[in-house]
Amino acid sequence: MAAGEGQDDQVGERISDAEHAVMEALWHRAPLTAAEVCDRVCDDRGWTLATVKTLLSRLVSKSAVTTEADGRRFLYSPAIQRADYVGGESKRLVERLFGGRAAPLFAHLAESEALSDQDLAEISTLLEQLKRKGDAL
Amino acid sequence: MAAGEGQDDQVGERISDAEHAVMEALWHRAPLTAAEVCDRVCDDRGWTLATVKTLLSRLVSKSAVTTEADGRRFLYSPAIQRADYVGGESKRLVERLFGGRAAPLFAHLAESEALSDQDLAEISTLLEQLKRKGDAL
DNA sequence: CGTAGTCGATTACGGGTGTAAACGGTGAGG
DNA sequence: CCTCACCGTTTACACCCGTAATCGACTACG
Repeated sequence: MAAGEGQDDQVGERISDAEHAVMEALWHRAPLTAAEVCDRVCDDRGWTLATVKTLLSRLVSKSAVTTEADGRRFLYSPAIQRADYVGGESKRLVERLFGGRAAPLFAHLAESEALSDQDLAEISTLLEQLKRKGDAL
Repeated sequence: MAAGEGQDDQVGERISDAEHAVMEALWHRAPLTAAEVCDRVCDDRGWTLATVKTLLSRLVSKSAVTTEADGRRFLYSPAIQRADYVGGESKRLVERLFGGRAAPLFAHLAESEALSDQDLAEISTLLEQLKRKGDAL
C-alpha cells in the first residue's frame, strides 16, 4: 500500500528559508510584534526591522501567520503548527531523495556520523514502541 | 567535540529542484548527451529538450556537471557524488528543522506513518550495527 | 555544393526570494 | 494644535528558478 500520493499540499504556499526563521521565532513565543520578532532574529541573521516587516507581510499573505490588532500595531501569531511544517518538509525530502523510504535517509545520517549516542538511544526506544504497535495490528 | 562546523560547502552553488531531476538521470547513467537526458526525464516532467539544455548549462556553470566533447556535441557527467548531495541535503534539513539532531526527525517520520515495515526492519538492523560499533570504541 | 537538421549558447520572461528604503497614517508629547 | 516617532503597506531591485524560443555554427544527406 502506501500508494497514496500525498494530496496534502494543504500547507498553502511554500515557506522560504528567511521566512522560516521568522516562523521559528513565532513558534517559540507568540503573539509578538514586528519589533519583538526582530529582537529575536535580526541579530542572528543580520537583518533590519524593515526586512522582518516584509517577511511578516509575506507570511500573512501566505496564510502562515495571523494578525491580531493591538491598538495601532499588530500582534503576529503562527497560523500553522510547527509540527505540520516540519512533517511536510521532512516528507518532501524523503520523497525527493529516497523515493519516499526513510531507511536510506537513516543510513545516510548514520554513515555521515550525524547520529549522536543520544540519537541512537532515542531512536532505539521509538523503534521498540513502533514494533509493539505493529505487532498489535 | 564536533565544535567544527561543516566547512564543506564545497558543493558550490545550490542545486535546484529541476536541476536535481537532471542530476538523477546522470547519476543513473553517465555520460549522456542532452538528448539522452531528455529521453529519460522530459516525459516525466513534461519538459522539452530546450529546458533540459538550459538545466544542463546551469549545472555546468555550477560545477555540478562536467562535459566531455564528443565530436560536436557534449557528453555530460555528474561532477559530484549522489551520496554527497544527498548527505548534504539531509544534514541541511536536520539542522534547519531539528537543531542538528536526527532523533526528532525519526520521531516525526514515525508519527506521520511515513515508515514502512521494511523501513523499520532496516533501521533496526542498522541500529544494531551502530551500537556494536559504538561499544567497540 | 547547398540545404536541412542538430548542437550548444544566448536571450527571454514571469514569479519567488532576500533585503531594504520610502510612504502615509496616527497617537503622544510639547 | 503641531510635530515626531512608530506602524503597517507599498515599492524597489537584483538574483535565482522554471520553462522555453531563438541564434549561430556545423555536419551530414542528397
